[in-house]
Amino acid sequence: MAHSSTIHESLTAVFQVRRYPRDIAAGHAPADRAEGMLLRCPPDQRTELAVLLWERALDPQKGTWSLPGGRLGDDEDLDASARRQLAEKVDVRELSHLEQLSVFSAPDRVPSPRRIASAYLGLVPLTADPQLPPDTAWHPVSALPDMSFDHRTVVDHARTRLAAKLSYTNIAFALAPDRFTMSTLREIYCAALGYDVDTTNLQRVLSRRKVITPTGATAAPGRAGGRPAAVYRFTDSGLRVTDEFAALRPPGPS
Amino acid sequence: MAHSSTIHESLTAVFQVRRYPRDIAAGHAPADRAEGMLLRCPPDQRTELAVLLWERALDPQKGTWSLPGGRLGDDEDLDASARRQLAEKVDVRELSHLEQLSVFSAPDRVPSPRRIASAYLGLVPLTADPQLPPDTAWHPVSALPDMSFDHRTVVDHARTRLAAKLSYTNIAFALAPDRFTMSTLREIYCAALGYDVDTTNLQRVLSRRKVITPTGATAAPGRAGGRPAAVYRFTDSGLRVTDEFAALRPPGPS
DNA sequence: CCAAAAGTGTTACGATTACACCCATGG
DNA sequence: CCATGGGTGTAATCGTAACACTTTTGG
Repeated sequence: MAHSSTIHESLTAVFQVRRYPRDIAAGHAPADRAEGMLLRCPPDQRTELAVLLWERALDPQKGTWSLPGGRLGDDEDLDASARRQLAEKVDVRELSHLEQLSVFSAPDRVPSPRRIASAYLGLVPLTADPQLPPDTAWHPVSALPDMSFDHRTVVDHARTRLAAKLSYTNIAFALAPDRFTMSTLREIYCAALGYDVDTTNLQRVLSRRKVITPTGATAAPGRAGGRPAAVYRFTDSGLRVTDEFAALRPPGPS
Repeated sequence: MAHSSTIHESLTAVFQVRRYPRDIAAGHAPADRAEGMLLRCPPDQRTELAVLLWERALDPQKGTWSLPGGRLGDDEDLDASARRQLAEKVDVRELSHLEQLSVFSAPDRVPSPRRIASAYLGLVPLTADPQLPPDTAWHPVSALPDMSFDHRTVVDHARTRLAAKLSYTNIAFALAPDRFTMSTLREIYCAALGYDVDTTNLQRVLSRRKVITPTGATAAPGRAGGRPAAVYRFTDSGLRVTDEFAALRPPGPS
């Protein structure tokens, strides 16, 4: 079998939870339904999950939006390559999590020469506000632009993976600031999951699993008043599985 | 940056649950502890998860055992390639499930030229008994031989993934025969998970989730007597997620 | 003193485990 | 008629969702 030259590239869906001003006086009505799901967070802003994209200035597919990524170098592995490519778009220090998703290898996924893409999920904390190159921007996942090649599929995979891991790991540490109140954490979960979660129960679940730890400090209330909120932090700074078994647990210590 | 030639290969850990005769009269005592976990299935055989390996006849690493796999062709994607490579070892029709795990891309994972490996998990049902080439054999995961390069890591990943998916998907369909009794299914789960599961509860969990369906038929009891067992089948023949959320479920229909 | 935000307590429910008990068959 | 495997019933447990209620603050 003949083998022509093949390029290997990384392709990363970088997510951040971002607060957008609610466009009250905009042209369209306050139609904020977006699939009937609305987050009742602060009244004048909505919090949404966003992806980092750059716009192609040249053909092929000029004008469509692409995920950051690029060609694998000779003396790096894919993780390092993804980090290196990302450094051109966001400060690498801001990247709090990076994990492999899957490989896209259809021979005709892009015009030749053939490119095999390893897809990644990357996360950036709420508080980070990296400088972006002029061709690059955050796009809310609820309103994605025309995307290049199979990049839309990568984003969908990444969202699914993130939502799943929010449920059984401490992965939210990579989306949250160092210190936070439960309301902030709730906003993050709502945005990343795409549905409402109850603050009370969130606190209880994460506390019992020792995913979060109270710092003892409290945050001053906003100008509307209200009781000061307790400040928490994530117990671990690395990914940890917290609820391994959905069912069929190993037998107890009988 | 210069780019020298890089090969892309697939690498598949194919698992099958297999029954081994219990070596009573063997040289060593009936020491069947294997980490304290023993399956109390049929008294004269033990049921174990096994991987398909072939022995390298040439250097590098002559004599070590490798996972089946090989170089990606120009006009196939990785899934097709893995299937094609496997056809040399087992009949492809026997392969009931194939899924991507992750990519191994360390520049020095094998001697040059560089090879990037996409790891796969493959499954073969209990009943299949494929003809194997002379250099190829099933190895119980509890007693793996010296393995080539990073192939041991692939096997470990694959086992972990399999165990996790047994808990929240219907993936056992790929390990079980078309029709089976609950005892057989229990054997399969025990072997694949590495710990005991209760037949009663297994039946209930899988029934409520509609993973298995009773066929109405019953199986004749063995020579020791006993009540005839009901025969079941898997409801779906493709992979299906049956218990998506470990916690943080979406709000109910309130 | 009232509204707003945060935290606590309580109940209900669903899923799962563990285990005792009843059924059918071969010797 | 009894040992052996198979199936059913049930109580105890655990984790979570839902929601009402109390606490603390600013205006």
